[in-house]
Amino acid sequence: MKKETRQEEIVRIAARLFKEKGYSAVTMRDLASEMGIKAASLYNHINSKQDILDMIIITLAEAFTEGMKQIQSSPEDCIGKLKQIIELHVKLSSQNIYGMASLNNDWMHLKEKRDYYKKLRSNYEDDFRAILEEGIASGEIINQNPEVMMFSILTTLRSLYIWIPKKEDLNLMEFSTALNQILIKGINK
Amino acid sequence: MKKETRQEEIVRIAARLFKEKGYSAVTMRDLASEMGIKAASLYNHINSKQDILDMIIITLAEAFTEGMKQIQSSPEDCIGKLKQIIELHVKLSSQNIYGMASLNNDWMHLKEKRDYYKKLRSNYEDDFRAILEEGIASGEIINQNPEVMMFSILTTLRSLYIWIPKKEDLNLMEFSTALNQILIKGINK
DNA sequence: TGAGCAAACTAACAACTGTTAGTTTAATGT
DNA sequence: ACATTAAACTAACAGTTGTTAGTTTGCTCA
Repeated sequence: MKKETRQEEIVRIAARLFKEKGYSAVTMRDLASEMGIKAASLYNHINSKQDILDMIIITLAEAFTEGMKQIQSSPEDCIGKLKQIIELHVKLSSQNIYGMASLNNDWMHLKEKRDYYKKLRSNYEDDFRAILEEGIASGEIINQNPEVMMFSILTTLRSLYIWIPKKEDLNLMEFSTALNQILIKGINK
Repeated sequence: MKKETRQEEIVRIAARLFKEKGYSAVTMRDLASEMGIKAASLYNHINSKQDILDMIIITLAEAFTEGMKQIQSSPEDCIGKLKQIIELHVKLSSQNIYGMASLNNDWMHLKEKRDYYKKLRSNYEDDFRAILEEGIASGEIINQNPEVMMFSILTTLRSLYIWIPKKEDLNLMEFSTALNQILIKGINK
């Protein structure tokens, strides 16, 4: 486990502030103050405020893309793949609670990287939808609108970062299992 | 149908801009330009930028509170009440797509009204949770963690504003029914 | 016609924004 | 002991922010 660089520390603290107030409301002076230094000193380690946001969001978006690639190539059936997707979201969200907030709420403040991000996201959704459609075709899952199913599951998974920190005693594996039960099998007896 | 006041028009346009860029990133000059006037002129109709946000969020939060009160006093069983909750969210979200974005993403920029908003929200969640617990007790719904169930359903419902505008041909009643099926009964056969 | 008034305007403000240039500090390795 | 260097500092910039004060415009109705 190699030591965190000063730049990584800045990005980590920035992500926390971005989660609390949003990218636009966080000033470089806020960030510097949280680091215990002056705003100008930040620029010894990063190029711009924009760069910080880019790093937070793109790193995470690529991690989701990579995770989806692995799931696609797994031998599991559709329900099994959905379970893996849930586990992927629980894992990445719990490892990067603050970054997930930027990913969800501040992606529109990307500039050059914005189109790239949107491409990654829409590819991810296409892959997700394809898994559902495959499940419908094979009779594994109900013949409902796959768009609405994906919407329902994906918005829940994208909001995990809000809930995970509230449950300090949360067992991630148990949480993942409960989510799987609820999202796949529903809640009624 | 009485005509919209100039103030209501400003609040409506502001909500749209807040959805696109977030409260902090929208300037009074942006808003004025969208209204076709100068920034200073806005102040003939509103007291402050803060006031606009307050109006958008509190109006909606109170509408949800009111809706929940009605559902509580209905004679339906637990599953029936959940169905009504889904319909409430579909209705309020589709009527106020832009405001829902502020409610979800910009409530932290409230000032004096922030505690009031948080109170409304936590009361709403308490009422929601009580319905689920009642359903568990009566055996209507599965004996899973009610917190996780509520989280899953509520985050989906809170994100409706993202999806509704994408489906221009969306039939709200059909959408509501599909959501009900998926959230309550799950997606597997 | 002209008084009243809602709603626009211009001009300006003090504070705050991201960022730069140049300088000082303190620890490191030779 | 000294040169190097990472990382802090001070000072300043040009542009943007929400907002106020005072003025002008143009419609409504007596």
